[in-house]
Amino acid sequence: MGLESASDGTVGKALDVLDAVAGFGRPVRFSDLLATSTYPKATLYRFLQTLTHQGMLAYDEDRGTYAPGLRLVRLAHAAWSTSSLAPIAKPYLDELSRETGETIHLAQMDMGQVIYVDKRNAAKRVEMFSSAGKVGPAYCTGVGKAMLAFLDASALEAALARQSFHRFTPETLDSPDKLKRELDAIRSRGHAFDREEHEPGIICCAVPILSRTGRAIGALSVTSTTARTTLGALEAQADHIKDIATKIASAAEDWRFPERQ
Amino acid sequence: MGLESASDGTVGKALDVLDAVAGFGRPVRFSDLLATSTYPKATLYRFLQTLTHQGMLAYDEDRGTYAPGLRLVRLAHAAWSTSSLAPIAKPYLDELSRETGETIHLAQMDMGQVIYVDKRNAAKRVEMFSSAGKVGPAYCTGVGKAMLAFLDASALEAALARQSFHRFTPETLDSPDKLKRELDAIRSRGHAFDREEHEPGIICCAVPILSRTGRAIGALSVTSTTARTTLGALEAQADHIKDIATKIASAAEDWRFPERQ
DNA sequence: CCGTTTGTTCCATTATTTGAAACTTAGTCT
DNA sequence: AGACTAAGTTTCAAATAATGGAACAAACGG
Repeated sequence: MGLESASDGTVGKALDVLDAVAGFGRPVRFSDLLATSTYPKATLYRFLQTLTHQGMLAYDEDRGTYAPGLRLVRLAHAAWSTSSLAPIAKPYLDELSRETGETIHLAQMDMGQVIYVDKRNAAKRVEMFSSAGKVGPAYCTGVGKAMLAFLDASALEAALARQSFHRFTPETLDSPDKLKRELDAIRSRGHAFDREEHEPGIICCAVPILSRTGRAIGALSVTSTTARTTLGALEAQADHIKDIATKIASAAEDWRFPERQ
Repeated sequence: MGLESASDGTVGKALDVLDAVAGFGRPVRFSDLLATSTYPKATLYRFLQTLTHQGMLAYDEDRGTYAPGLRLVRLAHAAWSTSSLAPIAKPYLDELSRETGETIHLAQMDMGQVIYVDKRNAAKRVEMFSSAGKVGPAYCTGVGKAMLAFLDASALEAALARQSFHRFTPETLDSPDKLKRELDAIRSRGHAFDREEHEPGIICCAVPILSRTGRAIGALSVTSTTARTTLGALEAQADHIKDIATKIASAAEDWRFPERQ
């Protein structure tokens, strides 16, 4: 990992390093990074210095470790409130949550991966970043497949190239071909299922949030467990979820930021 | 704005541009940025291209606007869960929230600014990023002053240089000198107040979260309104808040990430 | 249809990044 | 202690990438 896109100059490389640090999910030492990095020692070292000095990374002097820095949290707040669907979709998620009583996910796609931008939990309430910002695979989640099915050709190809097709459960679709057939079905049906493809016992029904031009700008899902319900029962709600998705879509298209003062 | 730290090369400049976009708080056109930027047209243009290609910015084709991208949300999730106090402090915030029934803030300092990393609201519950990641001024908030008072000399100087001393209310401390005297008082008292310095009617009592070496690694506050309570009543809780802050501090110092598999 | 604003591309000059190797600690073993 | 090893930091000439003035294109407005 780390050889993502060393194509746009120094900045791209530095961001690669940032991703590498974030990818560990824990504070890392210089040598940990060096071992997985394609960059030579001195180069990696300089990037870490720069990123740390910029607040994108935080360096723990006592432990000699790097971790993603708080400047990212600040920037993400701006990203979340400006370019995610979450602020717009909030009232609709609340509504859907009240009606179904199930777990609701609002997701968007970034670099072929699913990013959960908001969530309503069946039992306990929201848990901040522990849900927003979380990423998941696209090829084996309801929201992921719903979005893939309504991507344009080039975006789909780019996204497919980034799928790992790791087999999480016996149900996981583990090849591009199987997935493509599934996407055809989703496209004609208008909604996607997760048939325990990511986690055993977890099922969901997801619908894309479509722009006026028919492209997926996000997805909305109702998730439950095989212990509590069935796919059929979830599908019975599909039309209603679609209605809400449509409302979110048009709210998003109508939305204009206040003109400059 | 934007001339923050064009000192570590191309990467620093690119991140400056990223900050500039985020700073607008709404999608911006190229010309909006150009007007506030110190960089020439072509240079700015290339940075925007690079950042967009990297997913740090999102470009809206229809409207021709740039906004912070979702990749930031993904990275911030890593930052929040790895280097913020929030995951560690969570149970303690819950406790304090239950006991006081008031609004609780958990904050950290970044580049002389306060970043709220978690929150418990008196009335309604947490609202995701709308609280986490939010930034505020240090010189006129309880948490900000509590942290400033327990920064080491060089960090304090750097932080002071970044304060705007804008006068939000008649109570706002509007000069470094007034602030320094206040910080002395806070240091000897062990806790800070917000005497309607940021928003009229809003008061709080804040305590620093101190590392073993006595440096502030964060701050914790209980906020209320002049309509509901008084500074005196809030101060009565100061010792208890300090206890909780101490618990969070030691939990943070004991915390070790699981060793590499 | 022409002037204007806004956004995009070119390319020779200039400044920055690059990375092998040397160096400095800090840690371990005998 | 002393010799060996691993981890992190600095150096510097060569290689590469960034710079920005100016020319170009596209969209707009009357």
